[in-house]
Amino acid sequence: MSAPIPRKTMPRLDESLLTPMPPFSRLEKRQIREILDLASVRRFDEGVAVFEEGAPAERFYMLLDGYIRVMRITPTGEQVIALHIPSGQLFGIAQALGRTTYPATSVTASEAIVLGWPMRLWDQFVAQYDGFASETYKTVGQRIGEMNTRIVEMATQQVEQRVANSLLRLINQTGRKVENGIEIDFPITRQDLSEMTATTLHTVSRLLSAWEKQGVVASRRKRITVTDPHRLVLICRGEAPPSR
Amino acid sequence: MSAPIPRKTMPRLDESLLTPMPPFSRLEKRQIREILDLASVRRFDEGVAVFEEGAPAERFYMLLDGYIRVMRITPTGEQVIALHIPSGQLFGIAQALGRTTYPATSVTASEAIVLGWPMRLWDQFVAQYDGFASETYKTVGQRIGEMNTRIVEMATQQVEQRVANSLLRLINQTGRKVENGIEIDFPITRQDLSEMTATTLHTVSRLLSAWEKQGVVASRRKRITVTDPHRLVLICRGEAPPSR
DNA sequence: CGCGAAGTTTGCGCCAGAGCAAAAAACCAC
DNA sequence: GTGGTTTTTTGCTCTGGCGCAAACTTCGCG
Repeated sequence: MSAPIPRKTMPRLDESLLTPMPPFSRLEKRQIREILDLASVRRFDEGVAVFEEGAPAERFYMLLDGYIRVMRITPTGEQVIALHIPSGQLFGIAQALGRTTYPATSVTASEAIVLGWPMRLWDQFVAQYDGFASETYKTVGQRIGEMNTRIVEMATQQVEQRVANSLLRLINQTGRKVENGIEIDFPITRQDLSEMTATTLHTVSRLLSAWEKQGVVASRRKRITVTDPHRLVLICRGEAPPSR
Repeated sequence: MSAPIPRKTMPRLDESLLTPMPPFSRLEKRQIREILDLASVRRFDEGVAVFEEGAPAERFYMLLDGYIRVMRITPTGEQVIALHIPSGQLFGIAQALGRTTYPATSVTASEAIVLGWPMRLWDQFVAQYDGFASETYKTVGQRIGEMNTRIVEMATQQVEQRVANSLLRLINQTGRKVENGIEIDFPITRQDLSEMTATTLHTVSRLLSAWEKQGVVASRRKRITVTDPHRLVLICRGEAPPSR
């Protein structure tokens, strides 16, 4: 049986919270305490929207613990997952890119602890704290790179390669070492994976089954462990024979 | 017969060049002259790379005239067009996002006139010229939005809708009013369009033929004119019967 | 422990659109 | 004009993976 996942506890707001986070890492303790004094902290259950696409961008956030899923919903109700945000990153920073509304919906992919500040403090932080802006834009640059890669993948790769790619990205960003391999550190369904790779939950299920037979992954309900990452790399390069 | 397209002439470097361009629009003439003094200007033929993916990001650019196509090339040699940049925008601004190499290749989609500065001036411009940074990041924000939309489209729409969408985007961004409709303002092949929509030139050709029969578009070699934009909107919403 | 809900697996038929091939048309340089 | 190259069109075949349906498994909860 799986060990029950302990409920995330509300952290005390002290400066050790933010010190490891890149946008704040160069600051003095005193400055971090100032920033914390202005923040609100909240715990979210899994699957809850922190903010929704189109809503006025009134706050920006930092993810202290857990995972955030950035998604868009089409007029016909289909969901597309754009990316996952690991803890330690800012999100909802629409303001920094000159937007007045959020361009996508942010949903917790696991339980999560989130700090939030009113958007009007953004310019203040940028002006006041050295490196804050540049570190943030570095993150933005990374996300652009990821999106670009996504586009190229979707344009040129087969479903099997796309799913393999997504799995690898997930274990790189959010992988946790476990007994028999590396497990994705938050609950994820076949449906989720299909929304990340532009396919259907049926096809994802078939692929995972096939891979499981080959010993590449092990999975249970809402959990996926990659047991043979190297093999998965071959698959996503198209260097392994198709698994169906 | 098509009127021969006049060769773009090398502009004189005076401040009227940059005044209409957003990142510089709030500056005084004196400041703009400073900026121009530091720039090099070059004319590119159609289909020439301004910089290539992976190369060290040594310069950043502004497109004065013409169109730039941002693309990536996969290990297997397939090309994917990420977006088109219209004149008046900065590009190759990897530095601003904390990157030391260019994340994609920029190729001229038409003849083009391009200003370039050494990257070390970037921080100087940001520090020295008010609004320069924020206007730039606004552009970045727009491009992120576009990429996001692209991802959603590719994930949820049929080929016909994607191509229709791309055409609409092109005539919005780069359309030129002509006698019988709106023409895309630079030479574009079926192949190009297929690389923008993750399909094949064959499928694009079939679609354009069908649309031409219905009076939605008119096309000749490397030129596409949309004669019935409203109809095209219906098609990309999936509200018109499939054209095949 | 038993029930219902949520998530997963699997089978089967079908079709959008890719892949291949070949011809036609448009354009260019000389 | 002529010859050669690039781009476009069109026909045909074949298949990856979607859509639908139904059974099965796992989990949470009273």
